[in-house]
Amino acid sequence: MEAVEKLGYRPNPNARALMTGRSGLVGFWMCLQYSRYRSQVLDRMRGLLGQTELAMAVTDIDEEYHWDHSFNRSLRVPVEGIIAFDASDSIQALGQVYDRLAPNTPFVSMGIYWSNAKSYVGVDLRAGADEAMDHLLSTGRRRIAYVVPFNSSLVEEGVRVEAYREKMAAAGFAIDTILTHGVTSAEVGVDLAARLAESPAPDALLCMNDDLALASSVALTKLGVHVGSDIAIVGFDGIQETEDCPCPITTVKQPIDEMCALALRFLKSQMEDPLRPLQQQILKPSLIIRDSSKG
Amino acid sequence: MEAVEKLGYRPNPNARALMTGRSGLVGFWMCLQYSRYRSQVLDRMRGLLGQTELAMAVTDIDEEYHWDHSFNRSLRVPVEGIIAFDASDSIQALGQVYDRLAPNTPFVSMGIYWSNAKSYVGVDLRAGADEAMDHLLSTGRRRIAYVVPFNSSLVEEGVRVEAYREKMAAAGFAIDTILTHGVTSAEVGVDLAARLAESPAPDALLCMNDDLALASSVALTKLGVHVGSDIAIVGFDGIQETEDCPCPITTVKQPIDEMCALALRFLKSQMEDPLRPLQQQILKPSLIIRDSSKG
DNA sequence: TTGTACGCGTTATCAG
DNA sequence: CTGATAACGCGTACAA
Repeated sequence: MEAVEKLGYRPNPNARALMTGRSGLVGFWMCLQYSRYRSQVLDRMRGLLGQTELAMAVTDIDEEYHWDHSFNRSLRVPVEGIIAFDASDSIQALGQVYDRLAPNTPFVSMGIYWSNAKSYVGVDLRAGADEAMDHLLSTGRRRIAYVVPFNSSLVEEGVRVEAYREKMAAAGFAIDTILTHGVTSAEVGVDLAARLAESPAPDALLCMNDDLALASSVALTKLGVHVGSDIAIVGFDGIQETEDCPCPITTVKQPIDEMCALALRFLKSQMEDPLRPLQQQILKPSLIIRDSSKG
Repeated sequence: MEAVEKLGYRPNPNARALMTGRSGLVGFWMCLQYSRYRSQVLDRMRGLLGQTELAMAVTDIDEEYHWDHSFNRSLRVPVEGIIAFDASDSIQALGQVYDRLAPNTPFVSMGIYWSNAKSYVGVDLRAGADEAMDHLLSTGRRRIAYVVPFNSSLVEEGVRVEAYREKMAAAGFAIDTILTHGVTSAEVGVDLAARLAESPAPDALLCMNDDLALASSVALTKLGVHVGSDIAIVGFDGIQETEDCPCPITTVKQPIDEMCALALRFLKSQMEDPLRPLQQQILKPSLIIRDSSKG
């Protein structure tokens, strides 16, 4: 111990990890595509892991690159367990690919995609989307438009557009999709202004996420349209900013804290007991009704 | 290779790391305290590393826990290099502690704190704070208040309050600090309303960061105070949201992209050549003047 | 081209 | 309880 102190000796983490099989690392897989929601989830998980002895290794799993590349890089980092967050195609490919690649590494997926072959903490965003549509329809909105960036996969796929189309069809109203060429209020403003110039103008916007809802709200206000009375806005995800803005925005709030805490709990229990059976739970998002859709 | 395919063999990352000395991991040290700026920096670094073969291991270095605990946990993860972001006390302690603990691990600090004993990409926020104060004073503001959460270390320390006090003293105006009990617009609103009830009311707010500036802007608007004409607001950090909001906010913008890219470049070059001499560079923030302080 | 032995630095085990 | 030694799994160098 004197020698340790005198020579400034430090254990080699790699050798220790090789011997013990424990690296102290949890892999966090997410896609590179930025959104404030994803950023908040990342930060939340960072906070939770900050209270433990574990550290977080963040890697991205993106379809942009080849699967092999993404997976290989992700699997090259010595993790004791993996949490995959909103890994869309990842999850689909996972059943086929993952078991070959890291069959013994504890794995939990988290978010709106899941596979029954794996442990997960799912969020039933479809239920939330249905609720949001019911809310808009029951408060008298008829010309509801779905707002989404033109290059998003959510234009045609996903629970949001599915709920939108089915609810509109059931109510007998026409579909109206507004494609934006960006998510800033300036960009969204251009597209909304163009759409509002046509008639009939929409009386409600179902925005693909809160970033877009916030941008739309700011853009509409600048266009002289009164959010909440002239037009309703609903977003998805429930980020803090929707509450803390001039006109609080109705949103389908994902249970960030509970989702993260539960996913980490599942993962830790699997890390302690690798033979533990799958743990699967679905959480419900909650529709938070605020001024943007009350009027 | 057939056997590899057939048996689903995967190299053991720990053994590989032990042998090669390379884990493919870059340690990212930051404090747990959340701000949107920190979150955006984290996300930016995630994006940069996502384009490389490296992954990011995020650990927090916080004073809340004992130094030993934080350092030990951080150093237990097998990283090839370390980027320390806005590590305040860390940096000060680093000169004394770090060399004992990980003398051979490439290290670059990034942000508004640095130590001449290490490589760094610094941001001269004092210059930005001075510029912000000059801007407010030169546009006729005299009753400038400094807004900061009551429990922040920035109440008394740091370049913001230093610039504020010196510039106010030089101009012959009185100091006025508004302590908030939170950073949401609701919380900030209570404290601002209380202060505005007293006279003389401030004609400008120098907010400790953009989160607070945004919250103040929303809160003041709700109080019926017209931001930009009745009162000016200036924030720090330059997060995207300051531009994309009803009344765009003047801010001291930190060069996030350049800072992250440069820090990573420094680190990679040190990882390739451990004998490389220290690399040190100071970046200047830029004052972005917007509507919140024009009127 | 194919195979074998050694070393990386630690932890764990077993004999003294 | 202390001290020597095996083993973790991969990369590499050297021999066949």
